[in-house]
Amino acid sequence: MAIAQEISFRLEQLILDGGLAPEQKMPSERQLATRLGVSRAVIREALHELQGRGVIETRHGKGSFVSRIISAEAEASQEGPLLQMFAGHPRTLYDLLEVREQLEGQAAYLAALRATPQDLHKITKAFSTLDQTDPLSNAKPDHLFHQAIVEASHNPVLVHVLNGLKNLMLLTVQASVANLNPREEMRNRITTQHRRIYQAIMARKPDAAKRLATAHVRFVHESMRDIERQGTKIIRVSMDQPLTDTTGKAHEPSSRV
Amino acid sequence: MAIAQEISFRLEQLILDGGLAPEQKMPSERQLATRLGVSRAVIREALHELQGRGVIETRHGKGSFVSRIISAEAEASQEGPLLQMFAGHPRTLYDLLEVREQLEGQAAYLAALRATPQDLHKITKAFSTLDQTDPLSNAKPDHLFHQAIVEASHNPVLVHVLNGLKNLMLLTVQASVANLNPREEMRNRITTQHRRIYQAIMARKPDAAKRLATAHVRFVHESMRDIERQGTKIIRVSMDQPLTDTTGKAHEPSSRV
DNA sequence: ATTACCCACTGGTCTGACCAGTTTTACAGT
DNA sequence: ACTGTAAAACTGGTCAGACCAGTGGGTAAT
Repeated sequence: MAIAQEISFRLEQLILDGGLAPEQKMPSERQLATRLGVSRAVIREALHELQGRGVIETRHGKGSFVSRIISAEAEASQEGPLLQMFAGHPRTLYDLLEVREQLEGQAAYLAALRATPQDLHKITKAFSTLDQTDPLSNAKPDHLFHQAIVEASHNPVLVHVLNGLKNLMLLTVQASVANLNPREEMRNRITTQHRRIYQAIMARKPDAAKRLATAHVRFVHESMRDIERQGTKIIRVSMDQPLTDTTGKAHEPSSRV
Repeated sequence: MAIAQEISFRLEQLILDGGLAPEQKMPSERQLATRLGVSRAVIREALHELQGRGVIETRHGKGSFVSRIISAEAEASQEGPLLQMFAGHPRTLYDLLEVREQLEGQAAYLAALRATPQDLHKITKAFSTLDQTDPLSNAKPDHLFHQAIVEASHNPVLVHVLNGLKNLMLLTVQASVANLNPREEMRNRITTQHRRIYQAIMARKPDAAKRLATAHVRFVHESMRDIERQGTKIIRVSMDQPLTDTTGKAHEPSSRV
């Protein structure tokens, strides 16, 4: 609940992590609304919250900008021109996956090593709600599954970094699951991969878990690249595409009169 | 202009003037909208602004309430919530290294794969200024060497993440070099590791580069843990030192190894 | 080349609807 | 009368689509 809160929180994280540099222009309200799949009103409320907190400044007709002061402390020695092309650039998605490949592997490794019984229970729970034949819109369960594993690594830094990447991913593309799931064969292979990762962690086999998790992300990575190469455009949420609801039942957009 | 701003301002004045006592319930959004002659959306934006500033709290189905602790230190407790958790926590250092282990490996892998002649030149240059028998304070060359490799990976996301970790590391510990370098044997082994990584990248051997880089970080990791276990305390940067502090030369940052 | 205008952006506001919690009210059964 | 519970009548949360108001780039007329 409290979508606006969550969004303001995420955006702040993104800024603090350096995903959005100071003085940089944020995406427009309409873009954010579309990308994040919420109404513009919610975006505006979230932005006002950040505004009240002094994180951003808004100029009529121009846009919203990250305040100079806020990130001054977050990134003492910020060498700017490295990370400006992030938003929306296709390559960023693959760069992201390249990094995730490593981190998810490490997370699985550590999880198999350190998970407490509670962690294992959480992972099991997330895993069980993963297979529900629900064709589209199991993006959320998928994410929860990975999230549970990452948290079981008991490495706060790892959690934090991967969370930051997730946020960046949200701004970049509404991707993987929406693209891969529709293809039956893909879905089966991914399901199998998930199961093997799950089993490796439950069996406390760190090296196997790491290998499988790494391979999983790499598989997704390569699959998306193949799809794109074949001409089938990756589904990107854009303004002209009213979002055919890939995220499922968070809120049914339906029967509006 | 900026009706929402004006309203949030007026409401805050009202609260500060005692018109609304702490813990007291504010008028409902619909009431405010009617009384002030604006739409409810504007009211909501104004309230979110106050919310972000910590002036009010809102509870679904109940209403908005004046916060107990108004303004005053509302901004004092507003600093980086995530950094605070990390800094000073001893374990964080090891968590950090655990993550770096993966990312440096990946960076070396990609560098061996993608480095342009210019990249190689930069790496070579950084590598050559690395060995100058200068016992202490070669933290900077060390950092430049790693930095050159990371940038040669041509993955902006990777660069960004590792840069963020470096900043975090600065807050955590002034570590590795200061701790490890004094020990002659350590220094030799580290130098050897550096040379091998360098050679692997120059020879375009991605897998070797990755393995060596990972092993390198792990070696540092384990060495520090051993040192700490022996009772020799790791040199840590005190927390009371504000990070915006620009005392200049005292900064011997770049705790890379 | 300069100017003026138009159009495509951006944020700002409005309306009216529906969803989701919370509290009150009112009516049924005892 | 008393009590329970169900139905209103609140509250904030979200949505959709519209229109107004600044901003800036491009283009046609000068």
